[in-house]
Amino acid sequence: MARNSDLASAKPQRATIRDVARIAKVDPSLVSRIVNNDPKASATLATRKRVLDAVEELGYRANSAARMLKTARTQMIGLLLPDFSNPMYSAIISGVEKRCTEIGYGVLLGDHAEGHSEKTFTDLLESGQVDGLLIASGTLPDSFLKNNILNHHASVVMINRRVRGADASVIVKDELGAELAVQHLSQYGTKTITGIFGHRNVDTAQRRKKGFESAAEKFGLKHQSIEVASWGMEDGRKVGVELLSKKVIPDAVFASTIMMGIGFLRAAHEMSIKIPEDLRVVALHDSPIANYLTPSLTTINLPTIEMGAQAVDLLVSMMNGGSPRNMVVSDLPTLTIRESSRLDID
Amino acid sequence: MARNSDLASAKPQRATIRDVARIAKVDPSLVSRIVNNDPKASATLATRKRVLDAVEELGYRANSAARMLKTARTQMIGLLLPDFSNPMYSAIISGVEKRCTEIGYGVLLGDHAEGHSEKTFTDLLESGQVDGLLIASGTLPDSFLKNNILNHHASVVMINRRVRGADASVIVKDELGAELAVQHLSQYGTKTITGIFGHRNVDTAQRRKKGFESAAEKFGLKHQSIEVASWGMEDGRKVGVELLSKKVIPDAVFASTIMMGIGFLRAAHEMSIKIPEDLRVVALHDSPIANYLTPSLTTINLPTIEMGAQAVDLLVSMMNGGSPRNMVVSDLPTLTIRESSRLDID
DNA sequence: CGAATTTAGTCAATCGGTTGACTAAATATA
DNA sequence: TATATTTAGTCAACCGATTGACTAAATTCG
Repeated sequence: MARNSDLASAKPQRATIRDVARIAKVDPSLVSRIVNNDPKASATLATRKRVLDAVEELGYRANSAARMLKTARTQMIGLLLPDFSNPMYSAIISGVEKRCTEIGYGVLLGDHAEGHSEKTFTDLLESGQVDGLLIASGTLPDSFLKNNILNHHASVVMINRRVRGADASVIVKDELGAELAVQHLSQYGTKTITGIFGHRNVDTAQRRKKGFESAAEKFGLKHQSIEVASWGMEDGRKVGVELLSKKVIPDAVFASTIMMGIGFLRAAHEMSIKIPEDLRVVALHDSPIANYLTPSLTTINLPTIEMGAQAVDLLVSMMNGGSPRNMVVSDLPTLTIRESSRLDID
Repeated sequence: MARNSDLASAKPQRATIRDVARIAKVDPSLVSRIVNNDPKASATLATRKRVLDAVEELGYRANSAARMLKTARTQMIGLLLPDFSNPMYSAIISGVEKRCTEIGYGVLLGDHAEGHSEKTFTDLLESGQVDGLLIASGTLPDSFLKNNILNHHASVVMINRRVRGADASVIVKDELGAELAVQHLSQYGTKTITGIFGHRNVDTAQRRKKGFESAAEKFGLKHQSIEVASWGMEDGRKVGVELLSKKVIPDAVFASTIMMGIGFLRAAHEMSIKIPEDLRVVALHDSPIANYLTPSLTTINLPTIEMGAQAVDLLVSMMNGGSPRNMVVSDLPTLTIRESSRLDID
């Protein structure tokens, strides 16, 4: 018996709660209560079974638009990223998506490349497509974020970034990560060290720089910090070429992102500087690719996935009336030593 | 004048179409028609202005749940990926997201790592959260996809994969890409060539293999094809180590994914094989990182972003009643020559 | 000038669940 | 046994926007 129209183009024609109610011979409201495990639902076992059987038979799934409309919650959160082609955000996406799936939320993707930024920012929230917003951006200026976040008093959490004026964020122990790197690099008689950092008006870069500098002092290293406009591979390469053209080069380099680290390794190769023999390198952020570079790259592993997950938790708690917080993921950075920093002095 | 309740926890309390109608002194239906540019809307310029002014004043944005419910379309599509941490999918996400933004669709993310696969597959569509689904998977077996796609007669498009039984897909000219690679590698007196491919029951791998083999024949190269279970960096490295331990090694290697190419370069380094002097390498798929490897990696650039965009177009056309098609992105693969394949014979 | 048509806008049903208030029957309590 | 309480389930009013059908006024046409 053809349940759907024979027309190929016919809509699937989903079963509604009323269909279920009719089959089970109960009121739609009872169906609603039963499928949602509403404690107010009082039904005999027999009735409950009739309802659940009908649900099964018709393959009933609650229409989410109707539910959203009535409950005024979408069970979705928006995730805004500057650039999907940057693998650094993959771990964040991963952590966010995983946790959302666990707690029954959907993830709506948005990018905020230049241009349609403002529209994207406001649209998702204002049209009620999402209950809250996660923003991960290493590039947007504080002022822009501040205006766009504070404008609407909605639930917004920043990831890996802390902006004065915005009061919900999740970051990791960047400073400690940088210190760990310097501590490791201080071995083997290292005397001078150079750190490469992202733009000074992004707080994440600042924290890394601070950790780098204080650790360098602590270990008695002569240090130098270089700031670049962005934090990509080409930045790392350019800085590297420049640095390595000088008469004297440092004993060690700390790259504050793995992308810059990769670029720096390339620069070293171009300038015929041997790593780790002539100079040792550690980068912040781990990634599988670090194992496959030549030389393989020592990294500091930050709890990025966990950061994504905790951002979701914070956002959800805020959507339920919890107050915003500026959080730091408690997991500690760890060091994975690879060829770029290991001198095997046999 | 406080527009919202003073309670900090109060909901933003969005303006509804009725609020706008009241302010503009018209019927809500007219507001709807005007904001949606309904051709049926007949209104004097003055009325229209009153309405638009009211919209502006109240910051009115149509509630998307209500619209979805009434129109039975969500203006969202689901994008299912196996693994966000794999940078190879970034370009697809990017292309999909960009096109969706252009045409006013949202992108809902789903992953289908093992475990909750089935749930994810069906849930998005069945609960009416999305109007259609894009699936990019280089790993799920045909049978699984077939069952889950064909089960519901909904709009589903496969990306970079063609599955017998499923009739909507977008792929690129993989075969031609492989041929291009072989053609390039056939220079410099190359006599023997080895290709490394993903699992045989994924059609994408098969097409690449076919292109590789036919081109190798065409250029009179002695060739060998190796198949691995997956297509990641470690696969490339393992195959590389094994291959390069042999007494005789090929003059050239074609890696059918850039990840395998990166892994292979690493293997060559570990085995002290000089690239490009001893052996030349080309990988399929371009990525910025290819420039920064040591040696930099020659790649075939496939129109991945365009593939994502065209998948969206196909899906949308299907949702509007168009028929499913198996498409091939017409853009041709291009070759970017880098150090791994260039012998400068000065 | 009167009839026909167009213009400007309104009415009301509807999409599919949810939820507070309510009723009737069954059970417990005094 | 009469009353209070619990159990089982129903009723109906929403949530906010869309859209076909309709009306009244204004304009065009013969």
